[in-house]
Amino acid sequence: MTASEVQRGSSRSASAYPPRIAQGLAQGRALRPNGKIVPGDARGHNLSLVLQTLYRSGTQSRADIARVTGLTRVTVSALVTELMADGLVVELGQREDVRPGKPATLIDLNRAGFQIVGLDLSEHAVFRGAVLDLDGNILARAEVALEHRVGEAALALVIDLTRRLVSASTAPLLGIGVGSPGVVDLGGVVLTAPNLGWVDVALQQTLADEFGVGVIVANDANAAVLAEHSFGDADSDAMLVKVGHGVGAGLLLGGTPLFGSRFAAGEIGHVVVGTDGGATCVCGKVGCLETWLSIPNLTAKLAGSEPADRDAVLVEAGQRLGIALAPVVGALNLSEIILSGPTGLLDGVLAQATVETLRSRTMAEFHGFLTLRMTALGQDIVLRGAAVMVLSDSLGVS
Amino acid sequence: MTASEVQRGSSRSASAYPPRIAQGLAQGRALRPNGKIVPGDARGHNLSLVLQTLYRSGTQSRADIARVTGLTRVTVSALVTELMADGLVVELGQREDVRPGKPATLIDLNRAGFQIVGLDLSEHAVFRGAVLDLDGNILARAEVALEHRVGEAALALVIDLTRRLVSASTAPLLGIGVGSPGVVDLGGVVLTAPNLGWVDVALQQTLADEFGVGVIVANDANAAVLAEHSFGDADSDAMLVKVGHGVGAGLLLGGTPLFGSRFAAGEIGHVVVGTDGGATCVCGKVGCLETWLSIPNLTAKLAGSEPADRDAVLVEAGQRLGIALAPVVGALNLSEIILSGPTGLLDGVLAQATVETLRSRTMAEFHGFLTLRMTALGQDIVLRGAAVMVLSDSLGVS
DNA sequence: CTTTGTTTGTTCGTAAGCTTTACTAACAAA
DNA sequence: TTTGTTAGTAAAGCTTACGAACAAACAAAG
Repeated sequence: MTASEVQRGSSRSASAYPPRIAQGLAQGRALRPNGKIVPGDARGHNLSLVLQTLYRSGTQSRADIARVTGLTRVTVSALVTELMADGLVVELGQREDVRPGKPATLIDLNRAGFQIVGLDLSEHAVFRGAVLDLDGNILARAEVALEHRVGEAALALVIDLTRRLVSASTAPLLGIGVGSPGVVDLGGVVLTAPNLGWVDVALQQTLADEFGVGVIVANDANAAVLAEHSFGDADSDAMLVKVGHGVGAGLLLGGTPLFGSRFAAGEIGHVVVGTDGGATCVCGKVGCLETWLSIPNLTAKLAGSEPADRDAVLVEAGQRLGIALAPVVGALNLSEIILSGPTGLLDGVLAQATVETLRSRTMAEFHGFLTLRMTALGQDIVLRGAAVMVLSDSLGVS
Repeated sequence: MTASEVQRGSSRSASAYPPRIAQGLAQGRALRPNGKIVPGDARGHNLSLVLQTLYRSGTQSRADIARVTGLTRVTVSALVTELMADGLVVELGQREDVRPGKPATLIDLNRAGFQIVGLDLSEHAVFRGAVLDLDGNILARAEVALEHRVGEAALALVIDLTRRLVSASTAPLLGIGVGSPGVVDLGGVVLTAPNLGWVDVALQQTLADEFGVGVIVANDANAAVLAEHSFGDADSDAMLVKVGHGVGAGLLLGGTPLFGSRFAAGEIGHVVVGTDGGATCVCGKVGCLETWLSIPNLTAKLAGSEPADRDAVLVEAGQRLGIALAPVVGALNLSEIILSGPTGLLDGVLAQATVETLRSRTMAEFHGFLTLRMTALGQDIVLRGAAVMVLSDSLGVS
């Protein structure tokens, strides 16, 4: 078990950093239970602010950060000193410009110093995972076939996959992020995931215990919309509709994900669409969105229809999606909807039908602002979203 | 113009307090633009925290507040001293209990020391307003008939009404809150309000200039849902559907109102419902929610039908509301929907039809958690919501 | 009646954080 | 060489919250 030892060692050395950091910085974002603020909270927030500035704008000088953040150069210097001591920030030598004055010392996130493990459990037949750098680039991949395993067996598969990825990492881990199907609470407990046969599985805690690193588990569509926000073009208010074996959505409102009163926000697959019947769904209702739009149902319909009718099937599916989304778009005043799933099916007439339906069923004033497009992140959207969750949690970067 | 002078004097003396306070406390809630936190921000937050504790739990001692907030008695004493110097908190003598130890000195918000002016511009034929105390009790009322005035004339009416209410106040004003129909941005500019013929009316700024007090203007349904949260039983995730001349909604997610990317969140009146046609709406589309549910349309249908068919009309309206809300309930995982409007029409078979439709069109797991009820705040819901906005803005109380 | 213990609220000294002010280093331009 | 600008650091000061200690007030036990 040499691999196991290496991995153990790796995770231990990684855990030397994150606990302290994660604690120190998380305070800046989430208020403590009673809501009071102590000086240390302010410092945590400002540390996170410096990291965010570096993360978003890249290499720059302390003075640059001071100008952007409004903090003084003195304070920024102190914060940077602390972050360098923690290994999160590194100096990169002097700026090359020809300008008057003392040359700036460039600093940046220690982008090579940490890596992230991301997992995507949302696909039907495989668990996929990757090692990513802090910029969300994928450095290594791994996957494991599910072969209809459920419950404990599926959980063991997740742990195995994670172990392989942790071993494959070549720098201390900042954390592990997981996008899981189903309903996931804020503590990373998978409350229900029918396809995996999971009920109340404390996935986050299990992985944290196993690997000794910070772990974040969230719904796959929520992870995806975060990825689209960080790496795609999504602004702070967006809805990502993920079409696959089922249909789910992730909502971003004001830059923060929406979870819902029972952590089931975005579960629109089993909302009945329209008032003219439809097919009977596995859930027992008639005319659920999934009966029109899920990939199995859609491919079945396409297989059973003449090639000439292919477009009609896709248009109908797109219209149904538009009908279901119209009240949501109106109620939330959404301006951006993103589709994730098989491009061959979704992009084109289906998406076109969706946006036309949406525009014909909502208020004229908002049509101009409503955009609908495919994600540009492709298959890796959940993996990269999982990385965003880790970055957000342990660095306060968003 | 003696009344005018009195009102002027009143608003001036009121403005001696709020500016400083509002500034000091608002910082605790809204981050400054660049996002940094300085020690003063933390203090503002903690001052607000003490006020919130007093507001929610009423009269208590400094030591009680220390226990609840987690701050030390020392710190609480300092904060209370500052709040007393500002006139926001008063001592009420010693606690009467028979207990060992030094008797506690009771303190409370200076509930009699400030008043609030609230305005409701959302009714069809009248502008209504009131003077309220800090607990949301209505101390005085005033209203003015609209008589189809629009544009500048309607704005003048608002100013007149406000002037009368300011004169009627018997304590310094904490601020003025306004619930306006239409789309209102975060700066209190009414972007569009068709019924009033308003486009880009800077109502908040206008009133602030006129009366020299803090003013908050927001959409009427947003104000209503805040009232329901503070004075009714609504929890932190709720949707309030306001049925009147039009149909609008206010959304509360995680305790904060949702505004939407173009400040038009909740505008569901002109979302098309169902896939089986319907009446043509004034907006040009066919089957908008308002064609079924707005009070004018509903009463017209009731008048044109046999008394025996009355229930059928109401059931149909309720079902249409349910059809429109189902995707929203699913996407946001809402657990609470509140109806506001004429009880005689909405309560009963209509509401029953809505909730049944909702349950039959969304996922089974969430049925048990979904409640739908009428507001208990009646006609004054917007006025009281306007008061909540002022409290929230100037004291940080929510 | 005295003593003991509890609770409240204040005073004093300390630690932490950010700012202002002042300084040195480094370099361009005149 | 002089002047002016920019970067980064150092020292001092102000604000904020905390812990320790203490006085006041009172109940309950002895």
